[in-house]
Amino acid sequence: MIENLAPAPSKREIASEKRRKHILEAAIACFIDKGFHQTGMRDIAARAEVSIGNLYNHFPGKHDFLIGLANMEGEMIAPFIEHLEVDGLANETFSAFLQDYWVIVSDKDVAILTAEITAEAMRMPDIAKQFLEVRRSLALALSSLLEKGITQGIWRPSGDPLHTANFILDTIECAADRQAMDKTSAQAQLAHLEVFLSSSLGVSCNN
Amino acid sequence: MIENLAPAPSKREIASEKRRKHILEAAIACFIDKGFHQTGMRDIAARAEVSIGNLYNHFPGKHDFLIGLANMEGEMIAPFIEHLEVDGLANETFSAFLQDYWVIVSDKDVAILTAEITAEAMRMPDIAKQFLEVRRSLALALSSLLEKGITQGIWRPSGDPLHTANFILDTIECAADRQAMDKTSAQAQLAHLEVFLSSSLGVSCNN
Amino acid sequence: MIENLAPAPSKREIASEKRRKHILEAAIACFIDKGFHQTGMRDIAARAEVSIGNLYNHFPGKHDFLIGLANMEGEMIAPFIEHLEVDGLANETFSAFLQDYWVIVSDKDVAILTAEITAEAMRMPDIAKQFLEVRRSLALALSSLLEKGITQGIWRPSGDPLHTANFILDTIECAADRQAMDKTSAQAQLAHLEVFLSSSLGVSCNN
Amino acid sequence: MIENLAPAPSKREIASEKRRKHILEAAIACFIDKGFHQTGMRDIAARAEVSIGNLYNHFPGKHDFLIGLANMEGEMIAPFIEHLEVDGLANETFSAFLQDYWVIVSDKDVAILTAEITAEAMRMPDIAKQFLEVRRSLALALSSLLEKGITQGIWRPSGDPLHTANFILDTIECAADRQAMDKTSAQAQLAHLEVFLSSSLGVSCNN
DNA sequence: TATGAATGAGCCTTCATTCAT
DNA sequence: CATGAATGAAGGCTCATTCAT
Repeated sequence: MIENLAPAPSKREIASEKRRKHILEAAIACFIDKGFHQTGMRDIAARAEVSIGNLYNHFPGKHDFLIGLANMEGEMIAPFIEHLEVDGLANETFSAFLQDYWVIVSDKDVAILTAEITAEAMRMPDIAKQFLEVRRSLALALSSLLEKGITQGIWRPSGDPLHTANFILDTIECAADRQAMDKTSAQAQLAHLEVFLSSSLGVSCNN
Repeated sequence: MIENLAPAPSKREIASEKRRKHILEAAIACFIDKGFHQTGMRDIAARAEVSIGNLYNHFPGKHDFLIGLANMEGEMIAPFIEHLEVDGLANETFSAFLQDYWVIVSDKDVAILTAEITAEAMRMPDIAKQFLEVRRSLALALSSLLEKGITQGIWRPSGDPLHTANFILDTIECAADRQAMDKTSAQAQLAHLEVFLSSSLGVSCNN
Repeated sequence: MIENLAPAPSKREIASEKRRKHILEAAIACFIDKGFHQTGMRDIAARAEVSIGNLYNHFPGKHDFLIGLANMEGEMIAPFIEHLEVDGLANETFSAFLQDYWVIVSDKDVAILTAEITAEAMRMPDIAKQFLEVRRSLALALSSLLEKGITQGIWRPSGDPLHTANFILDTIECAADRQAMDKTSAQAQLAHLEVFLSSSLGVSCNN
Repeated sequence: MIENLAPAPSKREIASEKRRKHILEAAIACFIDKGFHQTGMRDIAARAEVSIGNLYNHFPGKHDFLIGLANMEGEMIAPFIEHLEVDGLANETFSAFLQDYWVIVSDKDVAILTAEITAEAMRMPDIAKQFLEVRRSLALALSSLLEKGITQGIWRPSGDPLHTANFILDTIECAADRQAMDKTSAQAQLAHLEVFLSSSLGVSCNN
């Protein structure tokens, strides 16, 4: 199998890519601390320990940090998609997913970033697109799991699985947001959530 | 019942209150158009056809427009609470509520404002408090309805009703947000949502 | 005769107009010192002893200082037009004009500003228009004088008077520019210029 | 006549010289398009398809592009000096010169560059020197022609020929500048100019 | 030579807010 | 109550130049 028809990245390119990531992480840290609009390029530069001008060698403008952030959220989501596709009993897979996913999205930083991105996405189609794309692939994977669960006789069929998957994710994410604003115990909330979702998936009649 | 222990508002006070509302509406219109941070006091003043200085006679600062907005969202929600408390079959009341509420929250302007407030609330406790309070009273009303439905034998009990109520609202609101970013038909989405939520509420076993 | 249908300017408007002029003069002083592009809004604000932000209450942007400057050059030129229109022998009027005009345009500051404006006008049609308009009215006045001189039998007719007028002004102004770059005596230069222009106007054949 | 005491340039030096010229031309193209101050080193590098850093291997700084430009204007003028020195009737030589020179200086790009240089020269003595030197040699050549014309009995003597020569060039160049800002026909303007200058040179009395 | 990442002062402009009128 | 000129810090971004590779 032939790969890498493109020339291998030079040392310099690798270093540059590292720097880019380093700067992006600094930017995200700022966004968590102060919010996107309250963060200045100066803040990012200071946090990344890089000159302001150099920021622009790696990101064309402030907007692009948002895109970078959306991409990064995508990367954060990717492993969950894989988890949903492993073999096994659907309800067990789902339960594991729910716990892991909840840990991530109910994290205050993540919730803050998500809120930030959501608000921006309302006004910037490119961000929205990126955001929805990631979301869509996660929903697709969950949808497959739901179908498997129905096939396995674990859940009873009810409505279109893709929509159901989306609603489930909605519930989780929005609950996580409330969590971040409030101070309730995240652990307790998770238990309630599990009950709610189990119920919404129903149980096979032959149970 | 005793009301109005305070002296009746004078004509001047009424006029001032009107002006305040007028300005707040202008501010909100700006927030919808451009977002909170992108809106300047100048924009608001221009839209309200009022001088910049005069803005400060009615609102101590920019932040207070956000509080005003959160209040207004509260007022928008209030009638729904009443709706949930009317007599009748719980599932019918719920269905009516769902439709009406969906119309409101899936409106793009409302979604934009909600996203804006949510993002700000993450960083501003007073906004979060206001926001969560409104949310809490709506959830309480819905929770009562759920209990009534269970009493009426319409739904089967499942988990804590208050949490369930919150999750239901989460699902609706988060779905509405996706709606606002995407372009799918809101009507179709509502149908799917209804199926999902019905399912999550279950049906009484003796049906 | 009815005038002033428009309301008289209020005290505040008068003060504002004064301030505007004050700021414009500061800007022009900066342009003379450092050139338009080398002058920052900070320089202007400092020189006018005004805050940077306040600059923008009187001029929408940096560009507008250039327009203001072009206007001011127009005002500077206006009296010369009147001088050209006084009664008397054309050659005497012309001689007086030449001396007075030379004093102005061979002034180093004026030459610098003119060069600055000319360069900008090449790229900004609105500046060019303003500049050419002023120039045109001066040329028209001079043209009238030339015709009068011919009528008076002082000069012999030669070519279109308006073009001749323009060429005469060209010669004066361009010579003044060279003057400003070089260090030759302005006075001597003026004498030579007078000879040249007299010659180009010719003398009536019946002399 | 001995030339080239310096060692012949090596191949590498020739290539470097070519590169230098290539870059300078790119810079000038930028100056025409956007103006000196609006042109960044990045623009020049991009236009020359050369790296920014490499620019500095050929020109010590941005200022030096201006010097290079002034030199190039000098090279552009050189052939005109030769033209003025050919044998023949002075008025015919002059007429030919006027036409050719007008074609050059009334070209919009040239006018733009000249305005740009003039404005800068006001503030930078080295540019002014270079500029005036070129101008001076052209004026000298024209002056010689004027003297020849007088000797030939074509023109009547009037004032110092060198000053006259300078004034003639002033008229041509300044008229060309107006031309570049305005949109009048350059051809028509040339005809008027010829009349004006002929007149200013006068005709010998014995004609 | 040739490259382009790195620098940080500087650019023009906008900001929320104040206050004399 | 109403006005809008005044403030000056901060906004995102560009600049000419350097230098390790």
